[in-house]
Amino acid sequence: MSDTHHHHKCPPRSKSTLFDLEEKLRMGSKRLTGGRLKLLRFLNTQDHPLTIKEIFSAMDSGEMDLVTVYRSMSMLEGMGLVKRYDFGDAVARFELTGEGQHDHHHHLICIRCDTVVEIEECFPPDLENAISRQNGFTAVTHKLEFFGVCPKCQ
Amino acid sequence: MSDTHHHHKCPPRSKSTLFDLEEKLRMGSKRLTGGRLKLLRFLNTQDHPLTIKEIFSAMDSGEMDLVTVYRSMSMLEGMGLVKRYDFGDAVARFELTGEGQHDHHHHLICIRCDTVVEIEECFPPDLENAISRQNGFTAVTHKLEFFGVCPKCQ
DNA sequence: GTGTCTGCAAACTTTTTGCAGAGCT
DNA sequence: AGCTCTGCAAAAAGTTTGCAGACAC
Repeated sequence: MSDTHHHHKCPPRSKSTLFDLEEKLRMGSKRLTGGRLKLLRFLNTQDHPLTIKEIFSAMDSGEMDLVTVYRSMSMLEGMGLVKRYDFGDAVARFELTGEGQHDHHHHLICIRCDTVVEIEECFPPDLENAISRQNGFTAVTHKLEFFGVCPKCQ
Repeated sequence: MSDTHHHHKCPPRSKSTLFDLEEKLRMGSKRLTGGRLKLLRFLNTQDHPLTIKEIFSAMDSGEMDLVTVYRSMSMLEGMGLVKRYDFGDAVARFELTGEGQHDHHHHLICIRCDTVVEIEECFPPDLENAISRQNGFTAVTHKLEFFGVCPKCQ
């Protein structure tokens, strides 16, 4: 390891169990339909944010309507069960939210082949604090994604 | 100033002169049409990224076609004269590129009223270097935007 | 004059909405 | 039963493309 500097790094996130997810759904007084269950099961196996179409395609042979995927993802996002990401190509991507407060992470995306690497590092929080304070903003968050050329595409 | 930590801060960027822009256009063997000139003049007066529609509206009474604005912005982006930003709402925003290498900056956006503040601070470059090295990626860049609630909206 | 640019129309993509029937609890 | 969810159709919003005429050089 040639890294002498250690950046702010969250502990590895753990996926929610499907049970947790179902529990949360019920708590939100949402119904646990067959489609949503299948959707959650699938998302639970994925490591990277997926587009609506990718999720739709994974629901074998169009068993679920595209519109339903859109609606489901919006609902899950509203409940905080999934997080929406923008990779700059005007297509929304969704990823199951990890457990607890340790879900915050970013991505490194290859601009040639779209390979995605999950990045745990982030900049130290005092940068955000300073920006918040200096501008009088509250509840400041950030979106941060990295882009580059992966080893295979170089 | 209660800020004891000083973050990586680029010198204030300076706008290109219109002359420079026209020069670059010519260098790219692009034609300097009336529409493009008006577009560049307008962008040169703006401080924040604007959507295509906002730019279109600013071209008095639809003198320029919406499609032409799209095409012009793509062309200017390709030439590096404007930069495209995503504020997470699936609408592209464009801003005239500043001079030299000091154009890199980010934004702080109010999630209530969409007010935009230009942010010069950024995290220290060693974070990006580490991420690049650890994953074998080259030419790594990043997109970073901050979101919060502005003083007026609190 | 020649090659590029522009406007108009149309297509395309992503996402949202309305409504009646089906499904969950 | 009661309320939610789903599929289908349609619409909305953002963006891209094709082509003939207009314009810059």
